[in-house]
Amino acid sequence: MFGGKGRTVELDELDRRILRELQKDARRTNRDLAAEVGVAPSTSLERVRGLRRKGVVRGYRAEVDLAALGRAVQAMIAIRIRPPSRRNIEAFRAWVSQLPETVGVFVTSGRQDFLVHVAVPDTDGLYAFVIDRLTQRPEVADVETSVVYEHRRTVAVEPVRRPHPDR
Amino acid sequence: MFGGKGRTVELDELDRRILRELQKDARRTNRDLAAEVGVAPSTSLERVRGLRRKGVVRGYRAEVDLAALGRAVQAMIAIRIRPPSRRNIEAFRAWVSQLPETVGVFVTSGRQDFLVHVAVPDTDGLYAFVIDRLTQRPEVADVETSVVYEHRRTVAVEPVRRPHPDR
DNA sequence: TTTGAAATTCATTCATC
DNA sequence: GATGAATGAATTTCAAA
Repeated sequence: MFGGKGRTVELDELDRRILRELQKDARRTNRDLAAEVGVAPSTSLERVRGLRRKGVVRGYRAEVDLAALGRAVQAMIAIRIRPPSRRNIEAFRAWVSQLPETVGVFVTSGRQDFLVHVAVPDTDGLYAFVIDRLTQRPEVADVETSVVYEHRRTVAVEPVRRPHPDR
Repeated sequence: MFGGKGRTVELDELDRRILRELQKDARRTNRDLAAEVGVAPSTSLERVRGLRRKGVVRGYRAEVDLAALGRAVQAMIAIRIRPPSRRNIEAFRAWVSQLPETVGVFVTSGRQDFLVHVAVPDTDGLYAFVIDRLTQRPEVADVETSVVYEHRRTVAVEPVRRPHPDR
């Protein structure tokens, strides 16, 4: 497998520290990063490239403030698709993913088939999304809206702790 | 308000294009960015700083592949807190946010009080999270687990379109 | 793999527009 | 506000260990 979505990648302590720093601030200079983790800049550069090549790091993204973009109201919308055929699921996913209100899409098991995370200017915008946009789709059988009061993402996801590193 | 979580920030076309690029790749060189959007490097540098200063850009993060970190199984766990007092909500939020399995937390209205996004090695890890960890907390009244088959985040969130930009 | 030093590219400042 | 030229920093390469 080549850098795509693959299996678990073994990371040593240096990789893990670098990964932690890049999740906190992806734009730290390589010099700073090297100083922080205690290696030469050329070494940290090589490790960062390795993390990217192995697919551990998928990319570097600016995190935006949704309220600053005029999207102060967030919601998670649980959606049930009937029938939940591959055709219907894939069509809905493609459609909902590219709506401007959508900021994230979870395809799930359970009560709903989708959890759609949206960000809109106000509650009117939310209501309009639900009753104007979603109801356009015949495969949408049920919708349940939860307003998101707060959303926090984990700053730095850690690799799972292995009891005995192989070798 | 100073850069914190504030009101909508007015952005012109140049800001919007820069914001789009930084969401796609936060580590493009300023020179590249400037060339892409058609201005001098000193200009794009000034704009990028402005976006940061105004709080539109909250930071720059490396996006990791959860499966590569040994966390191939994701779930969204809907949790109901009883009684849903401020004390209980805040205590639970603080506790769940710092668990290693947690990658995101939504505080919501609706059927549940929390949607907790977790990433674990396998279904055993998921089951253990639910029956060992969550049930430790007396305020957790109900739990409903949805396995996440797929999670896609919107690449670049756009500012809401204003009909008539104020001057 | 890691390193330090050389070579190259980039960020940043600031006088000018 | 935007620009470009000058300067100071950083990235990147690579031969050596």
